[in-house]
This record gives sequence, C-alpha cells and structure tokens, in this order.
Amino acid sequence: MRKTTSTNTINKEQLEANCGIAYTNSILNGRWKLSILAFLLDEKTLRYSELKNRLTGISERMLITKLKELQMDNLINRISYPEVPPRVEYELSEKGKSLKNILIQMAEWGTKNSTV
Amino acid sequence: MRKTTSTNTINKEQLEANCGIAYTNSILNGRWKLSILAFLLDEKTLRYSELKNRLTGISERMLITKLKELQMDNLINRISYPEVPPRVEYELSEKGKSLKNILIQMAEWGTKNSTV
DNA sequence: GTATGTACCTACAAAATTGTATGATACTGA
DNA sequence: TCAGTATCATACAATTTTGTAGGTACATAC
Repeated sequence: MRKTTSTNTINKEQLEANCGIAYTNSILNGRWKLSILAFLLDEKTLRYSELKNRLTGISERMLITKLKELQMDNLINRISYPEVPPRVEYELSEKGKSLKNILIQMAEWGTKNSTV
Repeated sequence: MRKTTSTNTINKEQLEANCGIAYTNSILNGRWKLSILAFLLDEKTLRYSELKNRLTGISERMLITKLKELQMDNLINRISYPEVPPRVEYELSEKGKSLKNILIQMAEWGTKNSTV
C-alpha cells in the first residue's frame, strides 16, 4: 500500500481519475445543464418553449446560452424546422446519451438524499 | 406516448428526476468538490496538506471552504489529531462513499471523451 | 527567544455565472 | 396596417464563485 503521508504520490491512475472527473465537471457545470440533459433523457425531444416551461425559473438568456454550450460540446442536437412561427427541437446526441447512467444515478442519489 | 408538444405534461416522475438531479448538482457544484471526493475515494484518507498538493492550483481558502461545505453536507469526515504541529485527516463518510459509482463513471466518461 | 511546520482565518479584489430588460426577425391572420 | 407568436440577440446589472495577501496558534528545536 502506498504511503499516504507522502506529498508526491500522484500516480498515473490518480491523475487520470482526477483529470477525467475535472473534465466531466467542466462540461456539466453550472446550475442548468444537468437538468436540461435530464429532461431530454426523459422526453427524447423537446421544443425550446417546452424546455423553458420545465426548467422553472430559467431565463431565456440562460436557456439559449446553455443550449448553445451543450451543442458546442456535442451533447445535444438542434433540429430547426423552417416554419413560422419558428419551431426548434432539441434531443440528446449519441454522446449525450452516453451520460445516461450518470444522469440516472445522480437523479436517484438526489431523491434518496434530499429528503433525509 | 405522452404528447411532447404540451407545455403542461410534467408528471411526478419527471419532476422527481429533475429535483433529484438538481439537488445532487447543488451538492457537487463548483470547480473543486468532485475532485476532492475523487481523491478521497482513491486514497481513503488524506491530510489537508496532501489534498492541497494533489489539487493543483487550488488556494488554501478554496480548499478549506470546500472541505467545510462537504462536511456540512456529511460527505466527508474530518479527523483532527491533538498534535503540534496540527494534523488533520479527511475521509469519505458513508454518504460520501454512496457517490462512488457516480464518481467512477464521471471519471471514466471524462477520460474517454476528453481525448477525442 | 527566535525560527519552524501545519492547519487554519479574514479582509478584500477579481472573475465567472446568472438575471433583467428590451429588441430583432419574419410570417400569419384580421 | 397591425398585433401576435416563437426563437433568439444584446447591453447591462446583480450575484456567486474563486483568488490574493496577509495573519494566528502552539509545541518543539536550536
């Protein structure tokens, strides 16, 4: 077993573990992104206005900003229909769907622990 | 299948899913907490100074603040030894350990997706 | 009695995130 | 012509998070 009192024992495994979790955190950080992804996981596709209604308290500015960031990170797809009034739908991309287990477990952990 | 064009279809399941994930998010948010938990998961116990060395770039103020918040949320235990110079060790609590799967999966997802 | 090491604390400042208010677009139906 | 709708854009302000620079306590070693 590794000495835990040494300050220079960061091996590859630990470093990668931390870098990985730090990267994931940087992608999902902030107040809204996880909730957006959770709703899309649950509903498959949602329109802009539907997301706005589900994310109680979010401002349009935040919603658009976060949707854009999620697109940039390839976690969601944006499908725009050439109609008037405009219709835009959002759905999880394959990369977004690969977060499924994490999202589900975070939701479960939250419901289990928030009521205690 | 539920109408996705209605703006009032938030059923109990969705609401709980969102509340749960929002709660989990509120507990783990910010730049440092997930990394702190990941290191403690990997190392079982770490001294304050060891955490400081592993969390590259963190300031003492942030580390103490975040350790305190994690204590308040009962995710970590603080063990103080009555020695001089002082020695304080941190470890995951049972509640903290219950995040194990989430932490591991977030780390794995990150290493898998950050290199693409 | 001066220096050392460890785990903190505090006041303040900078930076990042989030919110508010208002406007643009572009077509529809009256 | 004019109001209505859905999706966004932009300027600015408030809030939250994070960082900086200093300091404290106390036993031990010198």
